[in-house]
Amino acid sequence: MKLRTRRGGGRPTIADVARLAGVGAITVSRALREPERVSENLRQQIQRAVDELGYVPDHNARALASARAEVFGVLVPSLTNNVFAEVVRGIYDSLSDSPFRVQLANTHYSGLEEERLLQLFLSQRPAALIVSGIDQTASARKLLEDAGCPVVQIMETGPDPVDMMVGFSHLEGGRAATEHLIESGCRRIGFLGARMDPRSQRRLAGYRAAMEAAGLFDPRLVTTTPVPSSVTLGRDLFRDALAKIPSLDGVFCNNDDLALGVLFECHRAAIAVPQTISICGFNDLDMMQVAFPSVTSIRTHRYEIGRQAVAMAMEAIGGSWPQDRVIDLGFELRRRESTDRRH
Amino acid sequence: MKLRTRRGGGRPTIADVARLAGVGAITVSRALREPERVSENLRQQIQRAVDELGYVPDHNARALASARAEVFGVLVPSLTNNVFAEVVRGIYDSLSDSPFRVQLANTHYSGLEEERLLQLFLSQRPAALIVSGIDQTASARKLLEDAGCPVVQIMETGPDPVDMMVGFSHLEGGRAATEHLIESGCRRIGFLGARMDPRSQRRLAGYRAAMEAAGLFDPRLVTTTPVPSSVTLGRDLFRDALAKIPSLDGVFCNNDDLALGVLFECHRAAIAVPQTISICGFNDLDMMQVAFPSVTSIRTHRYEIGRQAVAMAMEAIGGSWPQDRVIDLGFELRRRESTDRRH
DNA sequence: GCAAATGTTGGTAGCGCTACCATAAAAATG
DNA sequence: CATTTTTATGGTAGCGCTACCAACATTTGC
Repeated sequence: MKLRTRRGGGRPTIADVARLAGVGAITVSRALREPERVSENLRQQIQRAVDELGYVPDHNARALASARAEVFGVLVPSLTNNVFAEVVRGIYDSLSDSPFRVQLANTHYSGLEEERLLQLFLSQRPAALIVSGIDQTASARKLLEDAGCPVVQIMETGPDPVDMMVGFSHLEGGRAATEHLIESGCRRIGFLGARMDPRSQRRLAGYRAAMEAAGLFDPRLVTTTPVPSSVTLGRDLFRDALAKIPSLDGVFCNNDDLALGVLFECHRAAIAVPQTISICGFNDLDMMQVAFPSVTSIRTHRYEIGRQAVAMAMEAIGGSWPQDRVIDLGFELRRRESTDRRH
Repeated sequence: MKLRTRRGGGRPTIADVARLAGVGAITVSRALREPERVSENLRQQIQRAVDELGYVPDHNARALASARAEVFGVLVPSLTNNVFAEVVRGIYDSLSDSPFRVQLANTHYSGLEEERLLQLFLSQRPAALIVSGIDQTASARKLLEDAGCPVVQIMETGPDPVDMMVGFSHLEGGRAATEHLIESGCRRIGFLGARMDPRSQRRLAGYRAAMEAAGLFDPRLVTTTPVPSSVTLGRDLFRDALAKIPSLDGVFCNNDDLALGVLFECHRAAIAVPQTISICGFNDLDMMQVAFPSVTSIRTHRYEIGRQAVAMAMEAIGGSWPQDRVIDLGFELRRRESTDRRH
């Protein structure tokens, strides 16, 4: 005789629903997962039983039995960086009405940490993986290739996707920003960079390409640090750069936080923007258009990258990989007062 | 005869480890979860087998068998709001070396959404729940009370915790900011508020209390909107407020984004800060101390709230509830140039 | 009208792990 | 030294669900 000592707390199971609806357990399971394979009649009957009992499927049992979890693994290098926060929001929003859950983890910009987390994720057999950047370590890349689920690399584009990619070219972004500064009349344009992760490196490469093409490159114009980005750091880097090169007449900042720090420092030191120093940021946070003077920046589509990554993964889960495995969402230069030197 | 057709992809199981180590499966399970209950001898033998096979326990099977998941459910109203991003980072950092995973979800400031997500979380039998604020709907509160796991309410303190709490008093924060503005010589102090979630409401209540105590309150000084906060919105609210009350000589902003918008608008309109208008923000983001002029704000301990919430939950999971069920981490007024009217 | 094809339902046997109890060995007790 | 207590290990029986196959209807084709 089976006692009713459930180890779990007595939540209704699929068997309870089946009993109430007068059908087999497996039919309930099917009605919930592939409704079109169950007759209209039974489907309604089962739905009534589900509602009456307040049945909720057990994720863990489902994952165990089907050997795959309804989980999207998401790896980002930072949770507080505004840029990734937006991407993550796009991912969550896209997935909120699906049966999929998000498993988010923070690599702290470390390849080794990414590897470790990937291993952890894979032990759950996720439905899809979303990872940041294209510079995975060799073994991380191997893990991704053997993941057995769709993989989307986000934030950047490159020639050799593990599976799928959505992002934009940081190199071209850096180049466009620098070219704009050159066109607007600057000659001694500094590059300020914090953190200097691979994406920052490529923006720097874009800066360098543009400067060299114009015959303006000088390594002393480049000021970088591995320290994480902040507005405070923007001020400090700018002071350093100005001390090195007093004739500076423009700066391209790795990101908008730095640019804001530069702007404030210019106010404090009574340096005219854009007349004496022009400023260009990167990412185009909301505040840039409100700043005084408003700050030119490269608009990137973070939220959209998150949405698109989920959309691509969903297609792949459905079996039909999207025809374009690499989607370049591009960027846009937003010209504002901080680089407008016309009088 | 048992064929070796594993439905799963052939990852080693606890039985494989047991076979290789020459022990029973349950002993392996024990060696991994409660090492002190297994002899030194076998423990090492088992560890060797684990390493050799690269065995990783299956979360889902474990959760199913033990009827509880090693998951912290975390509910926040926003993923992009800097304040919550910091809290979430504190939570992730505290949990990264534990066996616990984080299940994060976004309520979008909706009580109903919170209820729905809570239900979803509870179906996983989480090890602990961390929820934002103290204004759960009645049924959400019921769910939390019956959750059968430690519950920590974060960001605020209040008299009646579901289980545990860590945060600070937004009312006192609002009062302190307002009193500071009054002391520094302002009389016509506006309140600018966006979103106006319960925490914003309490900051407003603190503002009102301080203004009434000084005989300065005037409802026309209050300008709020349900629209989400942004720097742009700060500018717009400030313009509205100034149009209503041209004699305004100070503003207390709901948060730092708004304060920044006000600061920029003052620059643009050539309004002297702090002489004509003093500005006080809330949260003390990094940028406030770099701004020009630097902006007075209420420093809150977001990261620490995340850490402390996890620490409390961990204690409770360990069976010993902390003696203080409500921890007030307080706040600090950071006086800066934007409210310094001395000449 | 009958065979084959199609559609619908259910039973059985796990998925990988742990709770619970049983057992054997070692230590403590008087 | 016999007996109780403690410690260390293992076996069995699920946790709640789904893959796989079997068993029927029900339809279709000729």
